[in-house]
Amino acid sequence: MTEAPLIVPGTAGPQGQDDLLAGLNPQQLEAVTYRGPALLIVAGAGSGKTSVLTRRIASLLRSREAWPSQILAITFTNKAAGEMRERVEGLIGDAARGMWISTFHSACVRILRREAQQFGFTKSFTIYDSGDSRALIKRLVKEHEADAFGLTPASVQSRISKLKNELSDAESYARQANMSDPAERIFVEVFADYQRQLQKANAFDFDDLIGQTVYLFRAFPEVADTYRRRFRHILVDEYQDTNHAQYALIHELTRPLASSSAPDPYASNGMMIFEPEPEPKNADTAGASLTVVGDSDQSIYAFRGADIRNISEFERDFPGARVVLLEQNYRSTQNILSAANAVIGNNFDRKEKKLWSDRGEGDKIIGFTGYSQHDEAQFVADEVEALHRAGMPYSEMAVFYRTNSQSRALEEIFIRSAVPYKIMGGTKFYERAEIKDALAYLVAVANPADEMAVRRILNKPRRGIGDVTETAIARFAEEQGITFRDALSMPAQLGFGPKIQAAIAQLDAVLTEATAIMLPPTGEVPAPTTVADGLSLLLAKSGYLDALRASRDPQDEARVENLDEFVAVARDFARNNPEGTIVDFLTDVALVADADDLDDESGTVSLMTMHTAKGLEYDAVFVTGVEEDLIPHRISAGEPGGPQEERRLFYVGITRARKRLHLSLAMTRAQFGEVTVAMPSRFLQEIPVALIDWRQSPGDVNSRGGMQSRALNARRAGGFGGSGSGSGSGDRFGVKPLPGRDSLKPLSTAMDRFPNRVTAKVRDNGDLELTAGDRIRHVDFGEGRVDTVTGEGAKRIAHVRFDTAGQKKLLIKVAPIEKI
DNA sequence: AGGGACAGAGTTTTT
DNA sequence: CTCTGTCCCT
Repeated sequence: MTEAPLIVPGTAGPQGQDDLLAGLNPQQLEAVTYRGPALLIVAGAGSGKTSVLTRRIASLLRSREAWPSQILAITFTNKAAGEMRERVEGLIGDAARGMWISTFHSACVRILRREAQQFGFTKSFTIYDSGDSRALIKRLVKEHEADAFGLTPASVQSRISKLKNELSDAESYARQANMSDPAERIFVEVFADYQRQLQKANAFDFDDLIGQTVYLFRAFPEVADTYRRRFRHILVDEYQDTNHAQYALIHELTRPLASSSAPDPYASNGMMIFEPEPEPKNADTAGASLTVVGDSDQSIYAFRGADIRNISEFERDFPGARVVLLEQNYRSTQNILSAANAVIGNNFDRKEKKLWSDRGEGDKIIGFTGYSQHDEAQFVADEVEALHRAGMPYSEMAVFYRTNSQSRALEEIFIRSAVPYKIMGGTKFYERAEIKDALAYLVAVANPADEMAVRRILNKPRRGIGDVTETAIARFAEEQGITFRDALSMPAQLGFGPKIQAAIAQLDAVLTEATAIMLPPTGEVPAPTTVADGLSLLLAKSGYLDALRASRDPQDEARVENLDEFVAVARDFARNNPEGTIVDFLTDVALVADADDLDDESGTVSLMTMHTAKGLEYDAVFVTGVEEDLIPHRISAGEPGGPQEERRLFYVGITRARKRLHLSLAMTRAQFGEVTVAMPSRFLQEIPVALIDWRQSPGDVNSRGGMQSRALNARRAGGFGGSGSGSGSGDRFGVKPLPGRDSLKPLSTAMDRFPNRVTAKVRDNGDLELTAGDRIRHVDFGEGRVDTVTGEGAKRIAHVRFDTAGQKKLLIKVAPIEKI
């Protein structure tokens, strides 16, 4: 952490900012220092945009053009927000405190919590993630019997989301829809009902967070003015990924004040003394200054409503806007950039932009074609090991794929090869049933109006309360005009048997007790550990944990561990937010994606989708599954602009690499138990041949006698890190070349003999003892000699030098090996 | 009410 | 293949 130089008022100005401007190229310099109402920074991949953005903020603060509280910086992910805050603090220290640096969603939640009571919500509203809305929509689809008209929960959810991103609601949609179509009519009904249910539950879904904030600003201009007065400098990162609602939000915030007569709470704090504007009065009511940063070549979220026109028509939207182009790339070698440029050049409707680098040509891109996804994964694992032996830390390597399901094969091989890895944003911790249950308990306390949450925990753990009872409670609540939650507090009046009455009374008691802890009635300050304590209490006294512990299902053991972890998360939260309430905690959980808190633990390879990869960079990058129907994904083919978006996604993937880029694919891929033949992606052909060094090209694999040429290839390849870099000896499957077959047939014949799955059952070698010098036999790699054994217990790792397959690391417990 | 067996469906990206 | 939903039996 660098100390910020002290700023003496009056000495502000360019001369006080030398360190902020040092080392910038002319375009970056202008991006940092330009002052005006609107600035668009077109920042190519790796062009130092985060640096520019943070220095621009630091510069505004250092020169006293703005107070921290007047700055609103919006990023796409919480991780990016955290990084930006850290870097600004690194530049100017504590002076950065009080800025809003957050995602669209967090910023809107902050605003909505403060203003919710203006329009029929309370400040403890729940945030529904997509799983929650799906559950609600599913129920409504059933209730309205919408499935009879071909509406599925998934389709309804995505349509509603799209409409909300366009700031449309059920009513406005109905006006322009073809209401003579019964399917349309019922959709509108479901949409309207969905919105009613949200309101009744005192809840917002993800899209509402943005949309309702816009609505709030439009319906209550004086509320909007408060924020317009406050935020004088608004900066938006990844502008190409904004959707219409987000665009409208920015527009609302940068509008001139609606009523200039209102008192200005910030006018008295003395900042005007340093305000360089010649006419302070004007500056006071004029719109905030807006800076947006983006790159239309990296727009990859059109599928969820991102509108590329927001950036391409920025100059029209904000007349007089200055545009700065950053084209020098400081990240990658020229070979990688040339490939990226060549690929993205095939998108026709883009503004020409050519990234260049002065880092030299660098290594060639390495290509590899495996027979199966596991073969491909083995190549990645081997290459990772080779790079690691050559001195590259695991944390500097990343493996990308198009779809989450592709991570399986990689994981299996990585485990077997003892490669330390971490999956970023994979199966979500917060989507696990037990965590959702625990969350529902918390929501039931924090926001009793949220009927979904209360219903969810009603019979978890099993209390003998079934469908019939649940419906009866709901009907009772409706008749009495009370909430579902309140109905639980009068079990005697519900008219159930004594057993069920007791169960309900018990649940009610637990919730009441937890409420007393977590939401103390008086204004007293709750203890910092209140959330964690309340959560533990809920899980213990509800019997949830006991039920899991009593279960014989081995999975339930893991669930208990997950819940322990969740309690730890709550304690962690308390440590970081001593004054944090249960509502703060729930907000955090709802808005913090797993990808965000899974910080790079040094010493592990990162696995993630190409979408998750945006904004990150690594020394070595492996883009896997470079096949037709995967990237570009087959679903994209039908969508307008789909293939182009896929190309941008691929472009994002390859531009993450600093020094080494690997592109790999598999000739066959097993999905849903079916083995399909894959074709190389069209994007591969868009890269000049000279840039790729194929360890094994699609031709090698596809042509007659593929096995043999592969074996030759592997031996010939040598390459970085020595002979182990190939993927094992070609004859490991015991398949002889098949002369005389045409180029398509041999593959399918050979295919059934390739393991498309690693042995499904978990192998357990138990206490197999190995020491240096032992000879072993491996199912795939043949015979070899143990060099050393490291690690302990279940994590013992044998470092083996195979006679033909080179060096490997093997997790002794699970590797398919035997001592000989 | 709850558990087990079976059938069917869905498989893109995520704040 | 794997997850969900449904049906049927206890």
